[in-house]
Amino acid sequence: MDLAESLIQEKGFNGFSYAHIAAELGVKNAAVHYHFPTKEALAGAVIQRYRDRFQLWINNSRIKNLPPQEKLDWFFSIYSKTRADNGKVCLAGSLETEFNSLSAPLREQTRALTRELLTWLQATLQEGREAGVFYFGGDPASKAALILSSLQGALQMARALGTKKFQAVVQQHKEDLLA
Amino acid sequence: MDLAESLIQEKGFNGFSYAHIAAELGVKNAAVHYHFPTKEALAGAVIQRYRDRFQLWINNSRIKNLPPQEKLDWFFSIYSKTRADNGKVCLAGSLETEFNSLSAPLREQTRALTRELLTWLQATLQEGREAGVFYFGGDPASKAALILSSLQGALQMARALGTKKFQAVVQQHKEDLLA
DNA sequence: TGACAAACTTACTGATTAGTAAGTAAAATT
DNA sequence: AATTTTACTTACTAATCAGTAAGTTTGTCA
Repeated sequence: MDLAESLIQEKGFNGFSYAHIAAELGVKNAAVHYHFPTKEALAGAVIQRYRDRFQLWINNSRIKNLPPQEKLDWFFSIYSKTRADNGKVCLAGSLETEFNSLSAPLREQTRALTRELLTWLQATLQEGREAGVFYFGGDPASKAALILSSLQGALQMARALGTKKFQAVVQQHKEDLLA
Repeated sequence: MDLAESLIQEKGFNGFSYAHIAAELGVKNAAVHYHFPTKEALAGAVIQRYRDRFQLWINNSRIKNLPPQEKLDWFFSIYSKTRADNGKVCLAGSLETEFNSLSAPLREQTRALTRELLTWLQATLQEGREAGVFYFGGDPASKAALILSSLQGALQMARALGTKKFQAVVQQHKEDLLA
């Protein structure tokens, strides 16, 4: 599952095969099919684990009790680490790009993951604005969608233009929110 | 080339085959290979045409002489139309997601396209700020990267969450820039 | 020690992939 | 009228894909 998650983030759902995973693990194709009968089952398990992990993080008191700015910094740091790790992109972003070739259950999983990310970000932005540390007009839901879409896009853009471009985008978000 | 461009935007470079194109045109696979010997040549021609088209647009006096707000509206409208057209994503965004499985020449083409989009957007933002119609802090290059990455990401996100989410992001960008 | 199940391997299948070689029909050129 | 070029088709190839069926090894537990 670690390998599958990495491969989806590096090459996309259509960009890896059972053979890639089997070779890396030193086993045969059929051994992977034993644990995950179909590619859909494998991807489904990966997304579910990712969702569970995110819920665990945001419900952990170490994150929950952080002030809004530091919550946002923590969120940005997830994407920075993703970028640093072999130029990966966001799992949700990768799956959305290939959304049209995904089965219905995988689409639903992707939708749920994206909604969960947005929901947390929206609440954090609203909390920060009410506390007087974030400044932005309009709906927190829209601002959350703007920031998340930008982070997803920036990870992809960084593949073509380098990590500096990604960092510049993160800095600009802070500039926009704090000034 | 029209079909190939659509297919890249709908299913990605790895998500379509010569067979898809041949079937749609009512010819055989080999007929496509006659015009574009390799898939790389086909994609290269598509990107080049897209780049040429964008340069033609921005050098057209009808766009060139527009005030900054309307230039930006025109730019946003490109992405709105892309979204409306079968839920396509940005060509640059699609290619960046599959960047790791692209050949060196295609990577260079993708890089060039992204840089050209960024360059124009940056100049437009700077022009608007100097004219006192756009308000934002920081480097125009960073703000341009933020907006472009967000548009690319929002087209992908809209596949999972619908066109309304995309429109909300566009509205939020206007809110951020004009308020 | 024997039974059983978990975790594989071997050996496939049928579909799809990009790409090629050789031949053909029609249109344009000389 | 003869030649050449353009735009194909037919018929492949070798690789890769997800997935399956049947057999084998390994560890656990009664």
